[in-house]
Formats: sequence, structure tokens, C-alpha cells
Amino acid sequence: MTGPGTVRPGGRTARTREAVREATLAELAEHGYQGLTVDNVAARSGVHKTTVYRRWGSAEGLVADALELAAAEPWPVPDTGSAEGDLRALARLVQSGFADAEQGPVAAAFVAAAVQNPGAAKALHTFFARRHEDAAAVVDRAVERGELPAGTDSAEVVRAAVAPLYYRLFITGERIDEAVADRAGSAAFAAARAGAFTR
Amino acid sequence: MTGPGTVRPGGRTARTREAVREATLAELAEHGYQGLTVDNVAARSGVHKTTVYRRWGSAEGLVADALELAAAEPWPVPDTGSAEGDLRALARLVQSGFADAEQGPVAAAFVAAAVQNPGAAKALHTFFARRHEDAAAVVDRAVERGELPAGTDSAEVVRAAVAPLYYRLFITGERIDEAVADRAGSAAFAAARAGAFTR
DNA sequence: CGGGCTTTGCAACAAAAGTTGCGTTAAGGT
DNA sequence: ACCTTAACGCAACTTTTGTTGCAAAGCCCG
Repeated sequence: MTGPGTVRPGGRTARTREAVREATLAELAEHGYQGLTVDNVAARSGVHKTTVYRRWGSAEGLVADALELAAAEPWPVPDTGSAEGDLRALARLVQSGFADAEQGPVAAAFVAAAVQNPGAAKALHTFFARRHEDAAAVVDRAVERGELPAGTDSAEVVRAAVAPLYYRLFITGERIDEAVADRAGSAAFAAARAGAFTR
Repeated sequence: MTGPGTVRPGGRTARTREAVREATLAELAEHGYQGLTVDNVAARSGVHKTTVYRRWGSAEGLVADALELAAAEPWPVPDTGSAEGDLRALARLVQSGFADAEQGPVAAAFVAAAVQNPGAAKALHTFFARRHEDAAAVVDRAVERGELPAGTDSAEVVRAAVAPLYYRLFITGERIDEAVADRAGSAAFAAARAGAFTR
């Protein structure tokens, strides 16, 4: 839960963990998951190669740990006043995140890691489960306001709003911009309003 | 275009290419992209390691070649008579493909490869571009029948129908079944009918 | 059916990735 | 302040991955 090296969480141990985590994120941003090697992370962090292998095991462990860290960070759930506005904002949040020069490459690297190694996959899945829980508020509010039909499955609406973005990014390789995000958000709203996501 | 070893397409060259392609698919099915090594493919195909390195370069080249081969295969575009039926069928096609014990792992491996190496990514993107072109017929027919508004962007509808499936499979790690596919297809239809995808 | 040229196999090599044993360092409790 | 022991650094080693030079094999053209 709390990551590698928990028996003795004090000074030195904590410092090396921090150094390695930081180095991992930097390497991911620069070279992606494919280019993430234990040797490079060790060199960059100033921690010895052997230590990294012993505490994290491999690149997989490094990514999972970094991802767990990222999952802890809070994020702003949109509240624009209207359901369609919120869903659009949600989609834009995803779009701008990947467009960002800093977060974008790291986020993409996380997905790349998750697609092919179980440890990172599990970490990413819990990350998204949390995000969906948070985002569900958007839909619940809309139902209360009467904008969306009662019994609407909130997670399903959220998925519909963001899925096309991930689909383009990682499957078809098409670029995404604000217009794409807006369309995805509006389409999710339209489908929900039509009752496509009621249980 | 036609793959490695095109200068002398005759007997032996063709045989080794076929053997390697087959071995690549088998390895992908068994161990996924992560477990795909040139050594294993060489051993399985009976072709020498050096030859594989020379003609395909790396695991990336192997996947790209196999993917190009898979892209050539035709697939049945649904024609159920109704737009919603077609979109549901489209989503089910994706769902059943990944559920299949043979195709599923290979398809997942293709995505895993594409997410992190440019060669496989390019091959996958052209693969999907072709599929989208074919699937556009579904929407075009619906517009002609008056089921969907004129000016509906066909590719956008198709994306909406299948994106949630890929999103669950590769991002959130949620299982997909027939019900999920049906909901995705119906939601895409509802959004399109509401005019969310008109230009 | 023979000679030139491509492709393959082979072995030896080079580089990168991962492991192990052991001595040293420094937390954390007393 | 001191002692126990987890965690680290270091060097040597093994395994895996990728490369190179050269000779043998076989396709394709005349």
C-alpha cells in the first residue's frame, strides 16, 4: 500500500525512495515507458542499481509505485452548473492533461505500462476507479436537477464522455483537440438524456 | 508494403517469412507482446536468430509485419436493417473478438505493441483507418433511410460505439460482455439521433 | 543448366540487463 | 551514547539481447 521500504521509513530510506520516484517520473517524461530502464533511473537518482532492483524489482515496480503516488493527488471535479457543461469540462480535462508538455508524456507512459504489465495495470485500474467515483458527482447532480433521467448510471456516462479521447489517443492514433473533447462530452450528455444509460 | 524480403520473393525466402509470421502470431497469443522475443520466434520458426534480426530488425518489426498481414483480412460489416442494430452488432463484433480465445490475446498484444512502439503504432492506425472506412457504410445507410440526421459524421458514430469497449479493456481494466456492447451501440445511436455528431 | 547475387546459417563477439555475496552505513530503540 | 539490524553500495558474475564477418546454400536470370 505505502510502497517499497516500509519497515524503516526514516531518513535515508525515505530519501532514496523519493529520489527514485522523482527520477522515474523524469525518465518516463523523457523516454516513455519503453525507454525506462533500471540503470537509467539508478544513475539519475544517484541510488545504486542493486538497491533499485532489490526494492522495486524492475521497471514494472517503478511505474506501479509512481502511479500509486500520482493516484493520491486530488483533482478538480467540474461544476459548471449544467450537465453538458460538466461533461464537456471533464473531457477537456482529459484532453488538456495529455496535451500538457509535462503531464502528457507521463500519463501516456502510464497507459503504455499498464497495457502490458500486470502491476502497472492494477495500479492504473484503481486510479481510474477512484476518478470515476469522483466524477460520478457530476451525473448525480444532473439527475437531481432533472437534467438527466432518474436511474442514470453515472459511471457509464463518464465513460462515454472520455472513452473516445482515449480511443483516439491509444488505438487509432488520431489527434485530439478541444473540439473533439466538446463533441465527446455533448454526445455523452445526449445519450444519457435519451435514456441510453438508465438501469 | 509487402513486408521484408521483397527483392527475391521466391521459394526459400517466402518460406522463412511465412514461418516467422506464424511463429510471431503463436508467440503473441501465448505470451503477449511483452513476452515476444526474437530468440523465441527464431527457435519456434526454425529460422536462425541472425536472419530474423536482419530482416525484421526487432520485435517491433515482427509485430508490424504480422499486423499488416492481419489488416489485409476482410471482415463482415453488419447489416441488420436498422441503425441501432448495426451499431450494436458492430460493438459486439469487437467484444466477441477480444473474448475469443484465439484472436483475443493476439489483438490485445497488437494494441500493447502499438501503445509503445512507433512501427506497430503506424500499422495499427492504418488498420483502424480501414475499418472505420468500411464501418462508415452503416451510418451512411442509416442517413439514407432517415434514421439519422443528414450531415452525421459516420466515423464519429462508429468511434462512439466502440470506444467504451476499448476504454474498459485497456484503460480501466473492466470486463466487457454482450450487455456492455449493446449499451455502447445504443448510446452511440441515441447520441447520433439527437444530432450530436452532425457537422 | 551454369554463374552471379541474394539470403541464410553459424560461431564468435559485444553490450545490456539482472543477480549474488559481503562489507559498510545509518535508522531506531534502549 | 550504544547496540542491533534493516538498508545500501560495491564488485564480480550470469544471463539475455543484439551484432558482425564469413562461408555455404539456393534462387533467378540468361
